[in-house]
Amino acid sequence: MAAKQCASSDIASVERVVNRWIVDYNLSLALELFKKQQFKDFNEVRDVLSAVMNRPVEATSDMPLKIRILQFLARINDGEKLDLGYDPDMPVSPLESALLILESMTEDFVIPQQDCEYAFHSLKVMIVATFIKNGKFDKATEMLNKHLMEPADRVAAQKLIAMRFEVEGSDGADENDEEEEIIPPLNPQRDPVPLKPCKPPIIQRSRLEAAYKALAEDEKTFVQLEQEVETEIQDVGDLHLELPSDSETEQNDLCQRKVCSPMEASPAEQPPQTNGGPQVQARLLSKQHYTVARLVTEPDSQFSSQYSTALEELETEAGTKNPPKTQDECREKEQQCPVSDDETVILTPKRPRRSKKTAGRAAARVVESSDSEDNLNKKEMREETPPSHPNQSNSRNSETSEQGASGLQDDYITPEKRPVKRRSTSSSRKKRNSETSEQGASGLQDDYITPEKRPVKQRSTSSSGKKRSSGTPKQNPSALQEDCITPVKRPEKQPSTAPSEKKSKTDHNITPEIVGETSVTESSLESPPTTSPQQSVPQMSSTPEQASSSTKWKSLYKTAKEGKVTWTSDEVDFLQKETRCNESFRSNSGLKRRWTEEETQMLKEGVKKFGEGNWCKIRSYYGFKERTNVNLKDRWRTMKNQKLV
DNA sequence: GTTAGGGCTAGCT
DNA sequence: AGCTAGCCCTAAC
Repeated sequence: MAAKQCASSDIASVERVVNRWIVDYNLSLALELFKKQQFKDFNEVRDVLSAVMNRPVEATSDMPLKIRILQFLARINDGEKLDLGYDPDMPVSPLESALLILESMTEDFVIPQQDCEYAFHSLKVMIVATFIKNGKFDKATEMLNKHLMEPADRVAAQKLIAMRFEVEGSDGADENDEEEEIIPPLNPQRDPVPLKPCKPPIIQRSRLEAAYKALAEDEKTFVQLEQEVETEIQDVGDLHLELPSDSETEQNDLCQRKVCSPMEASPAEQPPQTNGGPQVQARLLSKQHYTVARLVTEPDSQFSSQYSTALEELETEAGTKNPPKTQDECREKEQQCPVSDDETVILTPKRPRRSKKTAGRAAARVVESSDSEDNLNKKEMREETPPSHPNQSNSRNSETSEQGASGLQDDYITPEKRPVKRRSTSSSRKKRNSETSEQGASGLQDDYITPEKRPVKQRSTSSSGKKRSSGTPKQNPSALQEDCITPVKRPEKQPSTAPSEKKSKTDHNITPEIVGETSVTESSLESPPTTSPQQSVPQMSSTPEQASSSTKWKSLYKTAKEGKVTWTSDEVDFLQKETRCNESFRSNSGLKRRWTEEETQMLKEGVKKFGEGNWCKIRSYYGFKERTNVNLKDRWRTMKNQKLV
């Protein structure tokens, strides 16, 4: 009898360990798939996790964070499906739910503040955008005021409105801007930031822009927000928010810009001749097909500074040659080519240039600090940081080798119990993390990862009955019950995985995705550095560090492109390091950066759009923050030499 | 301030 | 040694 019990105990132990492996693997896989934007696969892996975690799973210290991340991503993935609910008690949208999870993650785990802030803001913006997109303007307003309109924004908004008031008072007769005509005069003293504007879409748009300008100085995501807002508003037939047509004058754009941006109302504002901000943003957005999930995974969204800078700079010039596009145009671009032929600007005639060579330039070459732009180029590239750092949770949970991966109780997400920040609950969760040594990975209740269609309030599957009862020791650590992970309402179509895009993004820029796609296995990653000689790459350079890096990089990439490599750990590390450095290498005069395929593509598009020679515009429009105009010109020259163009 | 075009140089072949 | 990519420099605008 005792032997039987012992045997079953062994089986249970084995199962828990194996299940833990499976969960670990699938969690990693899910993250990877999400990163690769393979959302259909992501959902499938989520299903697998759901099934596995219904079984006993040995928990590890970092499992709570991993599961929390999966929950977070699942909600992001379902972010646009407002009819999905993760919490039967509180009808929050998936993105709101994600926000709550993010809050809890920041409380329970050590996550870099910068990442947190970025994720928070992106999420908040997307919440508002999603509500607007779905016509839930009241909700959008509520979210906007709740999440985005910080006191600073309100001040900025007040300035904006005050300025609008002045503009209307002084220049009102001259204005024929469509938007200005329909925006009712606002009394800045009475209602600087009206909660219930007479024309909600207009006010929301202003607020969005205000919030964007004030908060998201580096937010590319707001570009999408703008596009979605404008598209949606037009879709619902609100003519008031139509963008100015191509025939509208630059003065109209000027007026529009003057009154829309709170930052422009601030002392350190942009030059008054700015225009085209939202339109430019819309065009920027149209360059890629975004999904909510992409906003989280896109490298560009992580490395976020490009487009906002482009916006700031473009405001000075973009609208002159490129009047705002209509929504249809934007949609067309979004669907296909980011730059259509009809919007290509007629090339300006080249100025006649001298043909003589520069004389005495060597003597004139003085040791002079380059301009600020060049200095900027020499700044270290910011590292792309992952949304979270699972290992960082170890410090808090390290003592619980058998502890549950949980700490994610069903109540921690419900707004009733966490009205605003729910900081009070964090300690209890931490305590649970450390105390539930036998609890396993559970604690992730049904409504955490899996949304349900709102009308369906009760779980229909058996898993609802599988909720871990507190009375079952060694209870199933799974927090990811089957219906918890699997949405009740499955997405009918998954966002495009865009494999070609991934593929095209490789020439000079080996991304982590590529590393992941090229047979990087755990074993390879964990293998000792003594790799097989045939996999090593010959070092050909005489300069030990940089040159060898460059050589090795090229060799590795060439081999990788042929798809016949098994990466060794040092190679992977090397590639990751190279990626982090953005393919920089030292020159005698500073840091040189290889042009990535993405940059090259943008340059091509820019030349197509603005014409060769308009490097400043191209740079601004595409946010070549780390490239000077001359860099663009030189690259274009190189491309022409290569007959790439 | 921006652009064109020549020059320079590290790295590669 | 020759080639190339990326950057620098300067005149022209």
